[in-house]
Amino acid sequence: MLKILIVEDEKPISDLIVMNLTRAGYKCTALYDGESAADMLETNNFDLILLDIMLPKINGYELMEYIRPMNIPVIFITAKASLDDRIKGLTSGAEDYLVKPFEIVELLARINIVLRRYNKTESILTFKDITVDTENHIVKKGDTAVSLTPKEFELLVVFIRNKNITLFRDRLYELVWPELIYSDELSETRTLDLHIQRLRKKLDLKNDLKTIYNAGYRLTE
Amino acid sequence: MLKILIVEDEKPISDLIVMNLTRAGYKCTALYDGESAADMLETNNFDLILLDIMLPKINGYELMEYIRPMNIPVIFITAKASLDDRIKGLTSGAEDYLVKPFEIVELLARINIVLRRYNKTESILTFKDITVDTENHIVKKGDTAVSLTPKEFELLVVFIRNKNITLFRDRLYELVWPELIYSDELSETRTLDLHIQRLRKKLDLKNDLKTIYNAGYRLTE
DNA sequence: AATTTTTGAAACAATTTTGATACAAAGAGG
DNA sequence: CCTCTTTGTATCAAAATTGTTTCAAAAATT
Repeated sequence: MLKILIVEDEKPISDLIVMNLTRAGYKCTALYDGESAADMLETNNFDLILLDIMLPKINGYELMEYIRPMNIPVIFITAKASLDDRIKGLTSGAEDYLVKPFEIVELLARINIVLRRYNKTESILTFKDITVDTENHIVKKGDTAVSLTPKEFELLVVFIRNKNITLFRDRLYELVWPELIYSDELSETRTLDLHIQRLRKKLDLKNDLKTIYNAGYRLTE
Repeated sequence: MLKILIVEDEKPISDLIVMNLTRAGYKCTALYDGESAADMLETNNFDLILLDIMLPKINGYELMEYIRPMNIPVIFITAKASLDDRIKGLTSGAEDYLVKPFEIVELLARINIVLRRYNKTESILTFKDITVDTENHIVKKGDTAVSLTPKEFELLVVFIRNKNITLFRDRLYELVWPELIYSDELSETRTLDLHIQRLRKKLDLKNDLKTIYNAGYRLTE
């Protein structure tokens, strides 16, 4: 399980992030000032750090100096959208940059991208009794292997990486059928439904992979 | 009003885009080279950027590096349909990709999709023990999920966003049934009442969602 | 080249949502 | 109490959306 350190002094925001990241399957540690973050980093390893700029005691930039030699990717979080901040944020070695208020989906997407860039994406995903080995393309339900076709596999990975998130139809087409985005009709066909059907059947997901009428689907834990 | 920056050096194409996007209700700024685009971005905020690849002075890819940390979605426009371009366009952080010549409808559709993905509205609403996650289309009463239909959902969101405010019948029709505004009679039917009834029943809002006789309804805290 | 697997289009079925109609109930005003 | 207006409810058919089956084309494998 990938570990993420959240350094953010506004508790409501921090709580919101922790709640969502935990639900998304990350192990979260929340701290509220730069000093305790620095302490924490001396003894613990993290795969990614979400770092607020404005912090008590040691601010985000200063802490960044401390983090840089550790080679841990950092995503800055800030309320300020000023150019100064942007430049400083990037030159100080941050991987990415988010301006408050942001959407949770957005945050999750960024985290995904950054972790992938650092090759820290977990190769084994799980959902309930389902295990997905993304490196070897092996899917297991309990102890028995289930054979999925490439598209089915991709779709499943998308759902597990985004569990508890409603994935809209067009988003799913974007993610799994990027080649179709460029066709005129964003598929008036039943392709997506068909693959959903196959996943449900093969993995017995009737109750977990829910239809959100007029929206899309959600894998609910 | 959403602001879109168009960076495209072929003036006829740029004009065509500007004309259509303006008509569609966007505020457009057109620039014809990468350098002035970079300047513009230093001092102005945009909700979306349409970016040509082949540009004088600074090309699209270079400009992209500059834009990426700003958290502004970009749709690439290009004459080249080569696979190389496509890969480069997407990995450089663009949200989408259009090949010239393209249909305006197509462009508008893409813009819609991308903007919705970047939507920055408050995503979690609450009223008493009711929680509405607008991003994930999840409604909870206490800890139990309540399933609402799309119209019911929309109506609820309107009420919560306007709690303690009396919403007149015609205003509600405007907000939730915009497609009916242009019908002759502003609904002599019981459509609104029916949905109110359903909301009250599903969420136990008898005492909170009050009827204001001869006016409309109010969600009272 | 032959065979198997995967994919998705088309047609059709099932389900869910929707709102129109008809009528009952409630409120306002005399 | 009576009348008129407005709102609440039940019923049901149309519309919209999703699920399923079938099958041929495309892709992968032998």
